[in-house]
Parts: sequence; structure tokens; C-alpha cells
Amino acid sequence: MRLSRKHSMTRRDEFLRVRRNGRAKAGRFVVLSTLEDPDLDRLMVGIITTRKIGKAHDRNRIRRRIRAIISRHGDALVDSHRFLVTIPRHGCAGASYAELEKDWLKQARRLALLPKPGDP
RNA sequence: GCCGCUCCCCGGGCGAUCGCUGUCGGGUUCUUCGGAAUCCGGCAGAGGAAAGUCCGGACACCACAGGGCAGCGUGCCUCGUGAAAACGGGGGACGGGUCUCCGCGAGGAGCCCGGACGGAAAGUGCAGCAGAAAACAAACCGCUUGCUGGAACCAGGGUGAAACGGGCUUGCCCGCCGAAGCCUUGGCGAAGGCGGGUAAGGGUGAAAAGGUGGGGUAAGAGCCCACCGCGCCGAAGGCAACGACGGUGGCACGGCAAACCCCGCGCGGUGCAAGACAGAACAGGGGAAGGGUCGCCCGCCCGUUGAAUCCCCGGGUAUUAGUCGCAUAGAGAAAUGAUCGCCCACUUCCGGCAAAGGCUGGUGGGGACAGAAUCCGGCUUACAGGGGAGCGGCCACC
Repeated sequence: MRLSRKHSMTRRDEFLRVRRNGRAKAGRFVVLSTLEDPDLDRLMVGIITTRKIGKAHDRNRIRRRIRAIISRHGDALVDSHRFLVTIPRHGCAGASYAELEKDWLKQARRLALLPKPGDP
């Protein structure tokens, strides 16, 4: 899917709603949380990169990789009327794109956002 | 050719597919005609440090940006570049050097290297540990000397056993020799004790009241002398910092100002979240006069000076990805990414060639530090690898 600026979560209260009412799963590299909202007309995406992850250069690269993952797999999501927040964890700076993608997909399946590999 | 130092430059390249931000052009749908949603195409899209936010500006506001104090910055001289900070060239003084030359030596001269390099003869302060003693310094060892002390030794005298000789009363007397020990006189006087001299030597230290050589002395000492070094005074010369050279003093009330401080010079404060404009609900605001009260000028004081009160008049703020500030990247918590192929550095291992630097085949690894947030100019810090120039050293060949 195309992931333009209109899909970005920017407001603090949106992040707070997801944190309070949504569901979350933590993996090796990322924490993925989500909240369904039928009022939304599109998928809303948020990525939280804190100073703990690394310096500005590393945080930028991780954010871009996660956006690349979401743009590649976003069309396969079960229901696109939802918030989707990804929080990179501590060891992210050393991880490759493939490792990040594998971990992100695993958490997405645990949240039942994607169909099981065997299902059609 | 290799190695080292200094300075400068680059800091991966090309292509394909799918995306992102801005902008320009075009299409479709919806529309309250302001626009909104969506699609296609063109163009542009991180750095030498974008970093730290340490300096200097531009720009903006604080009423004016004026004086003083405080505070901050800066600091040899000269020339150049620059708006300023700052940077560069040359020179000087100081410090260092495994270098070269001169000298017996202390040292001197040259060459090379270094950088916050005004003032310690205004005041205050600081100096751990070690060491006997460390700032108007000090006697631990050692050396030396006076007094005391008397070991050991030597000499004289006295006493004096045995042996020997003689006498006889046969176990006593006399004589001779005169040992050791003891007593005594004298000599030489060790250790120890008390006191004085001494900074040459040892030891401690970053540093111990200048150094080398000689005289001198009880031993020593700038105590004296020569030379070296140093301080002070004068001074040829030089734009200047400085100072050739001369005189003089037996020689330091030394070090630290990147401790406070003093002196010269510079600096008003806050920073694009500066600030300007547009504009519904809600309620407040602006202008003029006056100089008692309060306050602003973002450390304090002073000076010029403003506002509430009173009179008159009609307009101001939250918020909105608003517009401008604002850029041939960009103003929204902020876009330059993902995947793949080929190549280029660099590199692991296994071979081949070559006298050697090296050349070459295969194979695997593999791209440092790091992401613009108003914009420039500096400084500092981080950084794989590569290239160039200059200088120095070594090796080979001609």
C-alpha cells in the first residue's frame, strides 16, 4: 500500500487511546499495538522512536525501515479501520531489515491482524 | 620503492523495480464554489562534520540602547584577508630536542619542534607525598673542632711465685733473674656524652640559596680568583615585540595569574517556540492628557521614560498542519527509504608468475563517523578507506 502523510498519527490523545484501550504484543525487536475504530476511513500508523534506541541517524533509519515493512504488508491487514502503533525496542539499531520484518510479521499474526501462513 | 610528519581534497559509483517530501503541469470524482479526495507525468531532495551549541554576525522583538557597577570574552609584535569573530604569513622572547659544530668543562652557537605568550617590583592565597629542612628556608647521615670521657696499647717505678745459685738450724734465710697479675706515674688516646663550625659529599624531591676549575681552610663555603650563567643600569640598531654591545652586583623577598586579582581592549538583553499578519465563539482592548503610586527596559543602580485611575474612541486573544518570516532540501514531530544486479576501494583463505617492490586466477567478507529545522562565517569534537602536494629518513639502480 502507499503510505503517505495522511496515514500518520500525530496527536497525543490518539497514542493515549491506543495505549489504554488497544491490544499489544512484544517481540524481540518491536512492540506492536493496535486499536480498531470503525469511524476511521483509513489505516492510521504511528512509530515511536525514543532516545533509548540510538542517535538521530539510527532512529531515522529504523523508522524508515518500519514504514517500508508496513507499506509492503499493509494491504494484507484483516481490517484497515484501525490505529497501528509500532515501538522499536532496544536492540533495533543492530538488526537488519529482514530481522525486523520477520519479527514485525510475527507480532502482527499474534494480534490476528494477518491471516495464518497456511490459510488461503 | 618503502616508512614517517605536515597541509589540502574525496569520503563509494552505475542501473532496475516499488515507495516518501516539496514544487510545477495535467486528468477524474465530489462540492456549501473557498476547496477536498484521488491518479499520472516533469523537476528538486542531507554533511564535512548536518554534531557539540563554544564564539562572531545577519534578522527580529524588548519604549530609547545612554552612563556606572557586576558579569562574560579576549591578551607578545607586525603585515595581510574579513562585517566581526577568527584565520594565515613573517618576526621576537620563552621552553624542549635522541641532531650538528665550538669549548678540558660549566656552557655557547646553529638547526628542528611547541603554544591562551599582558602583569608575580599592588594586595590576598596555594604548594600533596617524600625529606632533617620548602619561601625574610634546613644540620638526618657525613666532615671537622672544643670540653668531657677514659677502652686498648707502650714506657718507667714498686710488689713479686716457680726455677737457679749460696748458706745452714733441712725448711727456712739470702742472692740472682725478674714472668703473669696487681698497684702507681707518664705517654698515646678508641667508643660514648655535651657543645660549636660546615651546605663540598650521601639521601628525598618537580624544585635544596647558581655551575666548572683553582686557591683557601680544622673541615668547608662567592670566603677569594678566572671563566660560564643570572639579575640590575645604560644602549648601537629595529615600525615594534625586542635588543648587538658596554658597565655593574658575588648572586636574588623564587614558582603558580588555565588561583582570586590588577591592567588594556570589546560586549545592553532575549532568541525564528524571535516576531508580523488574517480570524468564529467568548468577553475585553486602544488613543490622548497628567507625573503622587506601581511598573517596564529579562543581573543591579541611575538617567530619559510607560501604564492602571480620569476623558474619548471603536477594536483585541485561544485555536487553525493558516499566511509570512522561509531559502534552486525544508517548516507537519519533521520527507531522501526497501529490495535486487553489476562495478570500485579495502580485505580473508588457496594457487601461479617474479630477484624484489609487485602482477595475476579463484573464493568468501565488506563501506567510517553520522541526519538539515531561520540563515551565514569560525572553533571544537567523531571518522573505515582512498588520492594529491611539500619536507625528512632508509633501500635499490644509473
